[in-house]
Amino acid sequence: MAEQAQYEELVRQFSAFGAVKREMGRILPSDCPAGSAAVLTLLGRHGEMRMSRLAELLSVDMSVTSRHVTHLAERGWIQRSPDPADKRSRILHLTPAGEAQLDELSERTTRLLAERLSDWSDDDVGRLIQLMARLRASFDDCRAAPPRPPVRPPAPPEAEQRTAPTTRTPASAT
Amino acid sequence: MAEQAQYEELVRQFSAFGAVKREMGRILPSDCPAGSAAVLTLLGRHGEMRMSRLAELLSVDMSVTSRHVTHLAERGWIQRSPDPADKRSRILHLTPAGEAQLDELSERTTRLLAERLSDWSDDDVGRLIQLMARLRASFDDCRAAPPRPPVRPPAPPEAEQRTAPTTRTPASAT
DNA sequence: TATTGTTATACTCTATAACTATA
DNA sequence: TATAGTTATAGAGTATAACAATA
Repeated sequence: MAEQAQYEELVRQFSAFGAVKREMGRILPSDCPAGSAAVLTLLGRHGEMRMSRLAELLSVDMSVTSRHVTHLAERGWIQRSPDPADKRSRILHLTPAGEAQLDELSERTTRLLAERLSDWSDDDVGRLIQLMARLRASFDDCRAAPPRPPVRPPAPPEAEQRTAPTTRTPASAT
Repeated sequence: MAEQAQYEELVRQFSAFGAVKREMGRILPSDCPAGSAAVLTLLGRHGEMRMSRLAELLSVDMSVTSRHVTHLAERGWIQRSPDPADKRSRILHLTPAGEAQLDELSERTTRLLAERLSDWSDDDVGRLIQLMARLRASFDDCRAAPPRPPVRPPAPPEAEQRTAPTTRTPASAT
């Protein structure tokens, strides 16, 4: 449990992180912006999947995911095959061109990071990865769980998917 | 010096961090979005300053800064006084209402973080702050310094101001 | 009736460029 | 001619809502 001043400093770092994000964005190919790159990365890492799963991994609304996916499909980097098990769904997977694009992205970002973080030790990079992963987990958990009042275990990990404020726009049944 | 796989994982964490950022953004008052909040925070922390200095602290172009500042000034949270030393400039400073707003922001973000990070130790929060600060410094340094080529020069490092790609739009003398 | 995905619309943040008023 | 700041415009990312097709 940290103090207020520490939290304020953390918020400041969050805000300042935008500069890093933008710098990374600048090296991307003009027809493959950050959102598209994230989709390619996830498909490369997790293999084929459906829209809904992708939206969840991206932590954005499915409508957003849909736009990114359309962008990629138009460029031939991914393909949307019909899902035999559910005709409403489509299975997304990388094409060979998409894998090539992914390689290109990986090379560019790796080169940039190798340059910028040239004086970082392996361990320090690892620590940053771990802390950022934990940070996200701390926020994700609370997204599924109700904001339990302070004092005790934040979330019984049994709930399968309570709410998920993103990933799905409520259909507003008329 | 880390390996490629580690860099790729880091990039993934950068991308995923957006979800945290958006979650933080959701608790802000509707008339004080993240950009405005960042300005208030910096003015609170560093005291009065000029536009150009603020833009540098924000790491964004001055045109962007100008819009945020206008937004805040319209709400009476900051004031733009003429700079006696340079009539082109204006000195920005928080008003009492601005300080109140800043307190409100601070309380909201602190509350959210205290909830989400309830199981983080003080030290872990401190480590994350430190690593993120260092990350930004690593990117900032390279913005001012010529990108030391690992093998071959991607760009001639003699240019006089490859520095500060943001903070200033070149005036394009006509 | 509920779910999967798409599209239309709106808002925030950002950068580039052009413009002003000083220096 | 160069600098401080403003404004107009455009692009990326996101969310909400409404809709179509299928469960």
